[in-house]
Amino acid sequence: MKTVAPARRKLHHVSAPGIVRADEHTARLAKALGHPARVAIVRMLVRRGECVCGAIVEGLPLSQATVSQHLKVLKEAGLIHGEIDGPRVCYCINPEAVNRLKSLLDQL
Amino acid sequence: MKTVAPARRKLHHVSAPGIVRADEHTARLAKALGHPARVAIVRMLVRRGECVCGAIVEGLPLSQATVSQHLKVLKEAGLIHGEIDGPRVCYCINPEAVNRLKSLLDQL
DNA sequence: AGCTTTTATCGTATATTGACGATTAACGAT
DNA sequence: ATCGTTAATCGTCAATATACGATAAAAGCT
Repeated sequence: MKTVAPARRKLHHVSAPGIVRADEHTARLAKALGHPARVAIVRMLVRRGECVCGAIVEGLPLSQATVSQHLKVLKEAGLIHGEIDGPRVCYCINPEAVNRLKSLLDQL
Repeated sequence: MKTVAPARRKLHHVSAPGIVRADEHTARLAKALGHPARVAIVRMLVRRGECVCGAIVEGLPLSQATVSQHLKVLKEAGLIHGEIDGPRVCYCINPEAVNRLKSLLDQL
């Protein structure tokens, strides 16, 4: 007669957490900041509070298309968000995401 | 008679700092953490203080070659360093680099 | 010297990123 | 309705990143 296997629980003992959810989260945010242009954009938004896309393009030695791509990356990572304002788009920081990254790094 | 042009100084007025050195530094560190496996490695090293390469490989669902590459990336970014210990290599965190990233993010 | 263990590197294949010009889409103004 | 402005997207190219098996390199052991 086989012993009844206990319901599978959390396996606390198997030591190897390997790559956990938080790691992926941290990596996603870090990766978004993994390009100088994107760091510069974030810095600009922190300094000026908010910023129209065109102003960001002017501040960088990159084409409008390239800057737009970088903005998309930052937006998809949740680090910034932009809202349409007439014919232009106004971007600003998402402070929660920035703080989340900071606290993830603190726990590390 | 032409006026003598003043020696070219720092051009403080041209507003556009664009991408500065610190941005590149921040990006380099952030990029190194821009992969879940590398975050997991860093976390492991922080928790256990130091770690032989083989133990890191065991803890991750990746081949030895791949892990070795990730270690190289972290090493080149200065986030970790490894010293040879007999036939194996012992890795540990470089706390200065981690703190540098944290403070760069704080200034942002 | 030969063998084992451990880690780095090579070679390679695929995927993603970064950059740009050109085009499209959205909106205000004329 | 057309025009000009602003920003996103498309298409494309070169470069980098990711992953792996295979091989090399280094060190200890017999």
